[in-house]
Amino acid sequence: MPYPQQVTGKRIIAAARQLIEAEGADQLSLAVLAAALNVKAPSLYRYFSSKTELIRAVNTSTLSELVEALMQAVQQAEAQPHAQLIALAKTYRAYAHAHPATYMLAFSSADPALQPDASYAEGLALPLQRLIGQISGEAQSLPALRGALAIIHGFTALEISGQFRRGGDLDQAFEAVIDTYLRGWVN
Amino acid sequence: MPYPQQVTGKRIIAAARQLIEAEGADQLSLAVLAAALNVKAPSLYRYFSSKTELIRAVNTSTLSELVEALMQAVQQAEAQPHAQLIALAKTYRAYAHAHPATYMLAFSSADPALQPDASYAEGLALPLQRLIGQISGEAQSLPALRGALAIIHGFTALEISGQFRRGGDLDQAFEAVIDTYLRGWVN
DNA sequence: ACCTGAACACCGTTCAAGT
DNA sequence: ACCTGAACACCGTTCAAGT
Repeated sequence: MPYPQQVTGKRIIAAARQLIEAEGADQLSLAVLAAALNVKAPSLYRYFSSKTELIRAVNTSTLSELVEALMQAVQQAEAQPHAQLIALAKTYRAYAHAHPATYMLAFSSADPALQPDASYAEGLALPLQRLIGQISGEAQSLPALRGALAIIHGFTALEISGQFRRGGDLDQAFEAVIDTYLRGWVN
Repeated sequence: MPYPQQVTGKRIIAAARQLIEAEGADQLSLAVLAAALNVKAPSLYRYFSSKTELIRAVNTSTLSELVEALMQAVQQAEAQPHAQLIALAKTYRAYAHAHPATYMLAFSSADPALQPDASYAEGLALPLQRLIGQISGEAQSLPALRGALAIIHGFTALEISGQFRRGGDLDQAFEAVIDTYLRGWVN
């Protein structure tokens, strides 16, 4: 009797993400991951050509989940661009806090081989640029978008890696900082 | 004849930083590092109790070098807080671009065991908070400082990890974004 | 078709032994 | 005092063999 298929690419990625959040990215070994799927390490090579490829797929999955959450936030929010962008920033930060280890893994690596497939973000980039262009003016919409991403990612990344240890209300600080940045463009 | 001492903690850290910049942080093995110092891997344990400790020391060295550069930038810059902060932001970004791999390693890890010794930054935090307080008002100086760090770190980190691939002048965008953020506090 | 056992080179780490 | 050789458990990866 032949072996029934026990795993799929999706199940591997899901198990990997869970282990990474639970134990940290460095703790993830193929042997442990395979064991979590009731299989042996070499079986994973049927679905991913290397551990690097697997991590890259994990990161792509993280990116697409984040983009998904942001899409919903933009649609549900109010009509004012300013309020819409604040809602989006909060959703972004909430996602990062809910999945800190996979978030940092996906967006804080210098290694190009681990970079998520950026095509999953394409659907969001242009609408977002148009939205922020309503505040900054169209001519400045790309730098304005980059600054917004910088401040949102920077704040959450510094928080997650424990750089904001001097107390204070970080929820409030985050909103104040985003609000301040956006108001800076209104001139 | 006894062995003369061939390595020191400082030399190990310097060699490690060089190898990390040249080959990437994941490529650094103790065997390769030891070979670069004409020594064998077990010798390194006389100076660091584990690879994790060694990386942490590398990160602390990165932090203190960055703080050093920023200290000089603040002193040399003009007297206006706004101009002083722009000069500091540019120095920060320049340092990160000159040492991308060690910069990301030091400031983009979720693992507390790798975090640099924060005491090296203490001399900078309060003067910097006072400086930005001159723009935001004292009551908001901590969130204003955090936002500034977020936008500076976020912009450089996203650049380094290749997230700004749609062209445009990034030097100019960086300055515009910092300037805009600071102007946002003037109200 | 799908999975495993066995093997490989490499890794961090320990420690008794060398000089 | 300082370094090394040898050994350990573990890791990613390959591939012939199993069902």
